[in-house]
Amino acid sequence: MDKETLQNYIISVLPMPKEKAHFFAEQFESIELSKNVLLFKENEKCTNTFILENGYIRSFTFDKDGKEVTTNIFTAPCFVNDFLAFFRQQPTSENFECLTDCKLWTMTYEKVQTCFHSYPEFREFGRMMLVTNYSILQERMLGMIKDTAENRYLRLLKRHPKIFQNVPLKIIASYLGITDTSLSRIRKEMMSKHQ
Amino acid sequence: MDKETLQNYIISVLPMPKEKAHFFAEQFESIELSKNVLLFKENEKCTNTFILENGYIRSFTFDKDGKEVTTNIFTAPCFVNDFLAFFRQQPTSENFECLTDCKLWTMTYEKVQTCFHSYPEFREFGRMMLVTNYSILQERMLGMIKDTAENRYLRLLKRHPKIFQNVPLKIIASYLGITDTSLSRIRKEMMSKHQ
DNA sequence: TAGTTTTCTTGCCATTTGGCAAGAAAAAAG
DNA sequence: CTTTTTTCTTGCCAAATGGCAAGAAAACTA
Repeated sequence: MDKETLQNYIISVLPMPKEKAHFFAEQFESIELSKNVLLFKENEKCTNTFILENGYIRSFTFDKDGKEVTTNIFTAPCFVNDFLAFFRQQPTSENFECLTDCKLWTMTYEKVQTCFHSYPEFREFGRMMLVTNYSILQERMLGMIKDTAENRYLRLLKRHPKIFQNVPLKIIASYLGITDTSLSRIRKEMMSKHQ
Repeated sequence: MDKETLQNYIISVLPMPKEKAHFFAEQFESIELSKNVLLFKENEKCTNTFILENGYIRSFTFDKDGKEVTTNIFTAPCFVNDFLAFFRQQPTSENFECLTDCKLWTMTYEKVQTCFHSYPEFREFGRMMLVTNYSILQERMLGMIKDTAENRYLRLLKRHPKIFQNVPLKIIASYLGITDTSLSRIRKEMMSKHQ
């Protein structure tokens, strides 16, 4: 069970001595999940928090017509959680689903609380995650307002090209706020534009 | 200069002894702004954080076509800030504008930092504000996905009926993600439905 | 490899939403 | 109180987006 990657990830989020990071890494447990497995279901309490080491996960909910809408696509390494629901220990309103086989690190809510209490750096690490996720949400919101679907597509392609090799286009389309039909048309448009 | 209201507001956000709340309230400075004044401009650093005691404020940005889009409408009492920009001391990407004459309490970034450093309760108060704002953003996002414009309208009407007496419909429409034309049609529809 | 399922593209048409503009209503200014 | 400005409503038309369905392509299964 190699926690080197996890340790480095922790340091990348919040710079700290290796020993500290190593110690925190030790507090996580390993877990492997297969494609299509659900981490959380809507209306369930989130008992655990996760860090994704390998694979792709998405969160989704349902719109007014009962259609799935992808709210986030998680690319390793990153933390995966509904932070608000987790920290308040309230039911989440989104579903989290493995899009590929996944390797994760996990910690229970109780253990997180214990660590928060005992280690200021861990508290700071938690705050960092909160701010980062808040920031992602805000950027997404502003992107939806300020950008066309085409630009959102281009930005995602630039930032996370690997998603396009591992996640079906209909899920990406949904994440971009359009239908797979429209995304297909945008891609076609762009092909003809750029020769 | 009566800080009773501010003190009570602080307690409502984070329960604490009156003396503590009183002390924190003392750290804020009073400020009054007229209708149409801008608190922050896009791309400016946020040097201060604010608590709105009286009045209405909105935040807005511009969409792909250069049209204003209202991202939030603040109803007193509440804190008003781009928290991410403030805590990172980075330029904000939104504008904040008084929709009415406003009475606010304010504190500089430096003072906030000093208080964070010296008082755990103040730190907790700050964390509370962060979580609350994160939560508002998330709800707004999910609302945009899961609800029709009509439902968003009804919800706002129920939650903050006073906004409708103090803020022009075109701004409310923009906040709901539609044009004033569409909002007008929705209102007409509803009139005929509910006799 | 052959068969089955899922994903992706595309055409056709319906629906939704927005732009514009004109007039009514309300609010603000003088 | 009158004038001016802003806000709100409404009709007409254009543009964007989506639904549906069929076929092509790719991925998975046996």
